[in-house]
Amino acid sequence: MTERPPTLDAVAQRAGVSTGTVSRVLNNAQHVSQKARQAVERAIEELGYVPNTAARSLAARRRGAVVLAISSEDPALTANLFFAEVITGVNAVIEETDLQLLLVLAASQRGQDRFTRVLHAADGVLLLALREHDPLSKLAADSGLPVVHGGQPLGHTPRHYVDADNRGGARLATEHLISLGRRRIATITGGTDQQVALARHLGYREALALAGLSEKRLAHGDFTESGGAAAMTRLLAEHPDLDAVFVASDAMAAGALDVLRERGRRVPEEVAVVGFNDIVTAQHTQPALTTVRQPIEALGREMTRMLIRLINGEQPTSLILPTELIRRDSA
Amino acid sequence: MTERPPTLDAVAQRAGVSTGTVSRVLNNAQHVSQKARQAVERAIEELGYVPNTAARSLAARRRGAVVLAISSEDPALTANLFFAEVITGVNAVIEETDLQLLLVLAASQRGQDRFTRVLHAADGVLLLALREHDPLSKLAADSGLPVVHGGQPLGHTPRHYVDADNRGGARLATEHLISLGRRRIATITGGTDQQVALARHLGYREALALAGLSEKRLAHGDFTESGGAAAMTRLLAEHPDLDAVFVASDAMAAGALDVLRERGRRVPEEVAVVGFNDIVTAQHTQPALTTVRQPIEALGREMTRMLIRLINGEQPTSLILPTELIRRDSA
DNA sequence: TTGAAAGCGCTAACAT
DNA sequence: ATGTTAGCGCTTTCAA
Repeated sequence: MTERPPTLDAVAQRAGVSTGTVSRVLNNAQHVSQKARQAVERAIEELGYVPNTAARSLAARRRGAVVLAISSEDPALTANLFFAEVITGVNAVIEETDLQLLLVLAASQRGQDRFTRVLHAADGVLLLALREHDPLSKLAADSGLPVVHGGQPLGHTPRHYVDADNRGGARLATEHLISLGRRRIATITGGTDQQVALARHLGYREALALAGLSEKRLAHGDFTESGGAAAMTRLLAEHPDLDAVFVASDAMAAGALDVLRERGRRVPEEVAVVGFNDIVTAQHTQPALTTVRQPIEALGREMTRMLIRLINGEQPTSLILPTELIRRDSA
Repeated sequence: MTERPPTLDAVAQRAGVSTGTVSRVLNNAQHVSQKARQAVERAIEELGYVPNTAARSLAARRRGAVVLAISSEDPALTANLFFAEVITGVNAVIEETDLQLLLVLAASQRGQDRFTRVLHAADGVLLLALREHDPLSKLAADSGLPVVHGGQPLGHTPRHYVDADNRGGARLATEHLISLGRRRIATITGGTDQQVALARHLGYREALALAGLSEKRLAHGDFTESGGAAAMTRLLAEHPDLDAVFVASDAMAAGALDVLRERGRRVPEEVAVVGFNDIVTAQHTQPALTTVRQPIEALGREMTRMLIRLINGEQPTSLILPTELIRRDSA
C-alpha cells in the first residue's frame, strides 16, 4: 500500500556508482567526474528521489532548520501587521536556502516547553520578544544556538540584533513638526517598559533639545487606541496651548485624533499630529495620518541573513535599519 | 568545545535499564514497571535529556511535523491580517501536540521546489491557496500526504476543507439592508475568478430573490480599495437610484465610501453600505463600516484539528464556519 | 516486563 | 575520483 520513497542507495544502484558518489553530488562537492555526476542526476530524476531530511540531519549533525519564535505575550506583535510582515521577510531569505522554517508562537507555559524541544531541532533562532525578561530569551540563550533578536528587549542589549531606527524616526517626525513652525510640541509615549517606547521618546527629546524647545508636554500611553485617546485628553487638560503632538504609534494617534475632533481642535491647522508605524489604518484616519514607516519586512530579511551568517561561523554585526517619514494630511 | 547532548543510551545507562525500556517510557507504552519508569524519569531529569527529533523520525518513520503552506500569489492573503490570524489559530492547536509547524510562503518557482522537499519532512499539509489551479494544490495532492484546504479553490471542491460561510454572511448582510427598508440594493463583487467572490455574490442574490427585489445593480471589483472606488463610480452612473450597496470586501467598501462622500451621497441616510471581513480599518472609515466578520482564527484551528484527525487515520468531514454581522454606522 | 539487536537513510572518514 | 563502512540516536521486532 504505502509505497516507500526511493533511497539514496537506490539512486546509487541505478546510476551504477557508490553511495559516496551520490552523496557528493547531492552536496555538490568537488572530486566528482562529469560522467558520474550526470549519471547520478539522471537516476535522481528518473526515480524522483528526494533526500530524507531526518536521516540527513541525523548523520550530518546539522538540523537544517531555523526557528522563528514570537512571544505572543506581546499584543503589539500580533495586533498589527508586524508579525505577518516579518514572516514575509524571513521567508524570502529562507527560500534561497535549504533551511526549513519552524514557527513557534509561544504564549502559554505549555508553549515554552515545546519551545525547548523545537530548539533541539534547529540550527538557529530568530526571536521576536520585546518584553524585558521574556522567558523565550533565556531559553534561546541557554540552548547555545545562534540567536538573532528583532528589536532590542529593554534591559540588556542582545549580542546580535536587528532593529528599526526608532530614535531616528522619532527625531525625523519631531523635526518635521518643528519645520512646520510648531513650537509647543507634545508627545504621547508608548509607556516605559518597552525599548521602542523609550527610543521614540528619546528621538523626540533630541529634536526638541536641538531646537531649544520645551519637552514638558508629555503623556504616557500604552500603544493602544484607547490609551492614546486618554493620553490626548490629559494633554489637552494640562497643556491647552499645544500646537502639535508626536504620538509614538499610529493606533494611539487614531485615538488622539478622535479626541481632538471631539474637542473641536482642527488638525493640522491648530494641532499637527504625527504617528509611528504606518499601519494600514493610517491612510483612513481623518485626516490621513503623517507617520514614520519602519522597514519591517527588511527587518525579517536582515535578521535571517544575520542568523545564517552566525550558523556559518561568521561574526556579523548588529544592524539598525533606517525609518522614513510618510507625509500625509495630519502634519 | 561543542558539548554533545545526552542520548537515550546515556539515560538508559544512568537509570540502569535497557534502551528499550527508556523508549517505552518516552512513548508512554504499557508494560513498564513503576520502578523502571521512575528510574528513567529521574535519569531524564538529571541529564536534561531531550529526544533527538531527527533520529526519532528516522527510526519511527513518522516525521512529527505539519506544514502550513500559503500561496503568496494571493495578495488578499498577505494584505490583510488574514494570514496572521490563521497562523495564530493553527499554532494554538499545534501547541497541544508534539508536532512542529513548518511554514512555507511559496511565491517563486524556487519556492515550489522547496515545497516538495518540505512535504517530505511532514506528516500533513495545511493549504491556503485560493486561486484556481494553484501549483501548490497539485504538489500537495501528489505527495500523498493528508491535505486540508482553507477555503475552497474555484473549480474543484477539495476532499477536506474548512471554509467560512461566505454565502450565508453575504445573505445576512443583504437581509440586513432589506430590513432597513432598502429596496434598490446594489452589490460590488470581488471578481469572478475566486470562489469567495462567487459565494458572496450568491448570498446577495439569494436574499434579494427571497424578498422579490431586483439583482440588476451590479459592478465587479477586484478586492482592492481602488477597484471598489471604480466600481462604485460605475454603479452611480448606471444606477443613480440605488439606496444601498453590499460590498464583497471592506477594502473595496472603503473605496466605495470615498466615492460616495465625493459625490455627496450621505451614508447611511441616502445610501447604506455593508462590507465583508471586518478588517481593522472598518472601524476607522467615515462612517464606521457595518460588515461581516469571519472566524479566521477558528478557521486555522479547525483546519489543524482536521489535519491531525486525518493523520491519525480518521475520516473527518469538511466544515463551514458561521459568519457574523457587525453593526456599525454605515448601515 | 525487560533486554538485545537490527535497522531507519544518510554522511564522512578512510581506503583505494 | 570513487568505493567502503562505521556510525548518527532512536524505535521496534523478537527472545527471554
